[in-house]
Formats: sequence, structure tokens, C-alpha cells
Amino acid sequence: MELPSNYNSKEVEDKIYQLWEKSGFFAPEAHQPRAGNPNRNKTFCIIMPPTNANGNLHAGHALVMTIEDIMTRYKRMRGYKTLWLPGLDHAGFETQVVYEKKLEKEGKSRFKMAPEELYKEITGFTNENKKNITNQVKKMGASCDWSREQFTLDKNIIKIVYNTFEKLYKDNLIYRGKKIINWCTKHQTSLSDLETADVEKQDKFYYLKYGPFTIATARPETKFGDKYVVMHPKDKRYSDYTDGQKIDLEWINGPITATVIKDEAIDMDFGTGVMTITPWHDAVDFGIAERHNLEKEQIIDFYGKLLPIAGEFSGMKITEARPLIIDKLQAKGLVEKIEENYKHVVKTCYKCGSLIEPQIKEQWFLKMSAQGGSASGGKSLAKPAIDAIKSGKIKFIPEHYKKIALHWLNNIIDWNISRQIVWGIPIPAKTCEKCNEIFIDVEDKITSCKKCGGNLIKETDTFDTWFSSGQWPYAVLDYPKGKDFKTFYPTDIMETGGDLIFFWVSRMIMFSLYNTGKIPFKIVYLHGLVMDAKGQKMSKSKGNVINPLDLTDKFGTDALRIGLVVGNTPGTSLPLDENKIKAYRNFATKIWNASRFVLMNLEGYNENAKIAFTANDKKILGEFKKITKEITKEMDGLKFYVASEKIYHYFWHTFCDKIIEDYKKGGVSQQLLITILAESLKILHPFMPFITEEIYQQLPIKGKKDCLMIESWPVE
RNA sequence: GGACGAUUAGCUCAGUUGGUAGAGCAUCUCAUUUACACUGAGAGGGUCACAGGUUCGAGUCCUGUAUCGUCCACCA
Repeated sequence: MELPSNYNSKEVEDKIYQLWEKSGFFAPEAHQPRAGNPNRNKTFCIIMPPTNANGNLHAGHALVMTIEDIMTRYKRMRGYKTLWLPGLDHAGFETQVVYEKKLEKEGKSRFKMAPEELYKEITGFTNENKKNITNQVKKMGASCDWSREQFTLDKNIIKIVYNTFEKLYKDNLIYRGKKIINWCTKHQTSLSDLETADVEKQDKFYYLKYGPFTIATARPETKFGDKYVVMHPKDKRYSDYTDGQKIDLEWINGPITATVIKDEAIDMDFGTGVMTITPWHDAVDFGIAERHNLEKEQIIDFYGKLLPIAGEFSGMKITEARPLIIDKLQAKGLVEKIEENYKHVVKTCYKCGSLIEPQIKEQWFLKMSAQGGSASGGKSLAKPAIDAIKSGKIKFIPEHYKKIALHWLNNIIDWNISRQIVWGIPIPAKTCEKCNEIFIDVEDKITSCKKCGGNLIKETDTFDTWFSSGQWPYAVLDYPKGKDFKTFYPTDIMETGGDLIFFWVSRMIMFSLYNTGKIPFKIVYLHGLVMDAKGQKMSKSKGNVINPLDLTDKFGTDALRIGLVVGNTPGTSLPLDENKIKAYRNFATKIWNASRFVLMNLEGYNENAKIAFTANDKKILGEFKKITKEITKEMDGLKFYVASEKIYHYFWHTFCDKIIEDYKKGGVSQQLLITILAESLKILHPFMPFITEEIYQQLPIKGKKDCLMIESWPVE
């Protein structure tokens, strides 16, 4: 019984993963802990954040897979009925963006394709990626139950999403409204507020004469239709003007009649304290217009070009038109001054960086009031979520995310869930051409208006991808009647990136409480961002992206896994340094060689013989037991960064440096050596599953299991 | 404009109810073919960002300041 002199991670990993898959022990039903195990009637469940099926596994995924696998393997060994449920995400907008880039490279455009054709192509693209990403997840050693794998576009998921939509509509929490939304002119879709990124920009700031007033703006191209001039009701400088007063004045394309509006939204200290409003293309202005019932007019079309209202500038792109408009205003003597370096914040599309052009558009919205009960006129989505978090029913790790989540939920605004992209779940609604009556048609059966008999127009918008993934925890467990739902819900831990706290985590909490009446998970464990070795954010443009699969190739998956975990506290970003992974590759080699040494010294050893430890053995075992208890405590406290460091330290500097050396001098018994090795491998297993399993398979121990994966943890 | 986090050895980071500072990597010295050189034994290296306060005692608790980072926000 001897191990080869070198550990070949590549060969071993594939072989061992196959062994696990064949064993069937990834499924919770298969694993039967011994009769007396105190945890055997308890369950443990993690739902894997569905991986985007639009590319390759990145460093962040590697961390997710590692942490969740550690949690899963640990609980499985403790005897819990353990389920880690894997999934894949169609990732609506994100995938569409990736695919559009691909089309662009090929000189094609999605706008010249029929929607059905585009959908078919992206389906093919996604299917390829699904296989690819699944293999990469396996490469990380994930012990998830593949027989339960789910995809966000599976029929059963869509059905649940549709039912929720219908229920929300009946509860008056969904409405169709013509409101101002974030429009990405490049991708031709609206976006939620979370899908925009604020960017600081330097622009010219123009002071323009508007009748008796001077108004300041960075966007003169939106000003064509401005016919309301707004000031604060308490501004003494303008007390001569009254609300509703009409003023004739000369403007860009000729004389107009302006109306004075008094509104408290105006900051008296900013600019001149007076502004004109463009309700169609500015959220603040939209708000003012709504409050005062003012007319709204579209100036810029959905491609970012000026409409006929701009007269001679009609059809021009706004960026081209801006200087020309200023030239004209200057010629008319309407430009008072121009500030050169005006710093302000603009919204951009978080994916492509294009400037967001606010537009008014009819969209589907989800009501998101933080108030509950009758005060809000019915049910509230946010209120129960706030209560669950406040009361500690849902715990955050690290804790300070609790405040962040609550702050967002307390200030939540209605959520635009419509997207004008094909890659997503279609919104199951129809509108009557004649009377505008809306029908939610989950089964796609309604053919004419039930009210007036008119023709129905089928909705072409799709759902924001987070509308469906926000229902993931109960949808994948086959809510409401499924056996898994009854067994594993609420789940135990939601482990994901801190950047998803609003996008995903908060929405899962709201949807789950709304639908099931229960929280979706007890603990939210948020890991930090994986950075490059220098602590810089990885990005393709910087060229500092580290491919985790290169590291597994070079140093083995086990080395990458433990390297990602040791010293990595949740919530703080972690620099991924190849040298660190290399150091843990050395540790893997150490484990291998120590095991080789033990196996080479088995002469005369019989695992079935009666155990007779010496006094010194017992002392060492006592110390080991103490360490084991400490590690178990850290594991239960989800402090994997401490637990992994402790077992690392014990194995190398106590077991190898002291105990094995002692053995050479005859100080400890053969039995002790093999006992400590076997027990250490169990503790190391969640962190470094491949190498520990490979060695375990060769170990002569009493009552050996099919695999180390289902061995009992040293502390029950 | 708000909120949150960070600041500890050259580098990356731990430090769980307050009790004379820890790990890995790096550096230096020594050992020399050992299960393992992807090795062993040892060493050097820190006013714990700064200023106050509470305490017998503060890296840890409180207040303030600075720098960095992140998130949120409808100043045209």
C-alpha cells in the first residue's frame, strides 16, 4: 500500500469527482449517518446562487463554490441531511449584452433580427455555456446535488414566476404606468434604478436668458419644449412672480409663452434659483410636472436623436446638436455666460456605460412601499422584510449589512420590472386595443377583450431577470407542495456577494415572505470581492483578470480552495495572489508526503487489532481533541478563515514537525500516527476535498466508509 | 450631501465578552538529502493611523481628526 511519490492533482481530481458522483452521496437521501448521531434528523440546505450561463467561471464564482462547498461538506459530515442545490441563470439583460457584443464583432446587429431568431440564437449560446459552466463548477469540487439542478427558464420556474405575477396584480401591487424610466439608448431597453451607475462628469454649464430670468443648464438640447419656469415659493428674489403667471419670451426657435410654477423642490442656493423643466427627460422635472399637472413633451427619441420639436435640429444626435444650439442661442444674445468645468453626476448604463436618457414610457411596476397594512392601501412587500431583518430572524454576516439592507428597504421606490429585450421571461399580459383593459394571461388563453370584445395586444416586454431570480429559493424547492419545500424551506444560509444585497438578497426576502409567509433563509453570508494580487478590481480593460481555472491547473483545486479561504473574512475584499496559492500547493504536497510516510510505515499494522495507546499517545490525542473542538466551534460560527488556518497549522507544525519526528525516534505508536492522520484528513476534507479523499481511499482503517465525504466529523 | 467599512511586521491579513501583540509570504542565519527542498531548526522586524476620554489595565469600549475604499442620494 503505497502512494506514488508525486501528487498529480489533475489526474486525481477528475477521478475523485467521478467517484463522488457515482457514489450518489451529493443527494441528501443517500447519506445515512450512524443511528446515534444527534444531527441525523436535522437538515441543512444552501441554494447555490444560479450561475450566469453566459461565459466562464471567474474568481468570484470560485470563491462562492469553495465557501458553499465547505459549508455543505462540513454539515454532511456532521450528519445533517444536507442539500446544496445548484442552478443556472439565463441572466436576462447581462446575457443579452454579452450576446450583442458578440454580434457586433461579427458585424451584425440585433435590431436587424427577428425577435424569434435572436431568441433562438441566444438559447443556443446559453445551452453551450450551461455545459461549460457546469463542468467548471465540478472542477471546483462542488458537492452539490446535480439531480436537482435548475435553470431559471425551466417551465416549472416560469410557472411559479407567473403565478406570483398574477397574485401581485390581484393584490394591486403590480400596475402598468406611464412614468419616467431609465433608458439605455444603446441597448434599447429600460433599466431599474439599480442597473444604473453614477459617474462624475465635467461639462460646460450654460447660463441662458429665459425672459426676465436666467436659467442654468448642462443640457441645452433638452430645452426646446421648456415652457414652465420654476422657483421656490419662498424665494424673495422672485416674490413678484405668482404661480401660474404667463410670460411671453423669446426662446431657441422663436417666441413662446412660459408659465411660472412655484415648487419646493427648487434649491434656492443653486444656480440662479430658477429653472425650466423638461418632464420627459428628467426625473426631478417629471416629479414637479406630476405635482402641478403640467404637460409633458418628448424632445429626444429612443435612439438619442432630436424630434421635430427641435426644428432645424430635428434628427440630430444630441451630442452633435448641443454646440450648434449654443451657437444659435449666442447669436440671439440669449447666452449670459458659460462655466467651463462644471462637475456633476450623470447616470450611465451599468453594463455599457452609455449615458442614461430618462424617458417616459408605459411600463410594469411593482409597488414597493416600506409602509405596511391599511396605511399603504393594502399589502406591502418591503414591510415584512424590514421586520424580519430588524427582529434578527434573518441574520447578516458581516453584521453591518443589516443596516445597509434596512436603509435600502426603508427608502425603497417602485420597481420597473419591464425590459425591452427578448432574452427573458415574457410578461404574461394582454391589453385591449379599444378600451385598454389589461388581462393577466398566464395560460395564454384569452383571445379577445372580456369587457368590450376588442382585439388584444400581447405584451412584448420581458421581466427584469431579478424578478424571477428573486423567487429562486422557493421556486427551486418546488413551492408550494413539493417534498423539498417541506423538508428544506426555509433554507439555512444564503451565501453570495455583497454587491447583490439589493439586486437579489432583498428581493428574495420580500418575495419569499409575500408568497410563502416565511423567510427564505436564516443567514445571509456575504463574501467580499475577489481582487487581483495588488488589491485592484479585476477588469478586462485593465488586463488583470485572473482565471481561477489557470490556478487549479497550475497548483491544484485544493490549493486554490484553501488559499481563497484562509484569512479571508466575509465582507472584506480579498487579493488573489498566485504566491499564496503556491504556498498552499506546498501544503498539499506536505499532506501527501506525510501520508506517504505513514503508509510506508505500516509494517505489522492491523486495523482490526485492539487499540492500545501509550500514555504519551493519549496525551497527544488529548491535545488533538482540544484542537478539534476549537475548530468545530469556528466551523459552527462560520469562521472558516480561522478554522482552516488552525488545521493547517496543526497538521504541518504539530503532526508533521513533532509527531512524525517523534515516531521516528520511537516516541509514539504506529496506531497514533494513523489515527491522527485519518482524523486530520476529515477536518481538512471540507477545505481540500480531493487530496484528502484520494489518501483516505488508501488508508487502512476500521469501519471505513465508501468515501471520506460521508465520514463522521471528529466531533458529533 | 448622507451612510458604512478599513487603517496592526516590508507585503497580505487574523486578533470572538478589555489582561504585557499573531499567521502566511518575504528577509537573515544555520542544517543537508531526510516522508517532503514544494524541507527542517532558529532569528530579526510593530508607539496596533493620529489626538483625547473611560478603566487598575485599551489593538479591543467612547468622542473627535486624517487618509483610503465602498455604497446610497432627483442640486437643474
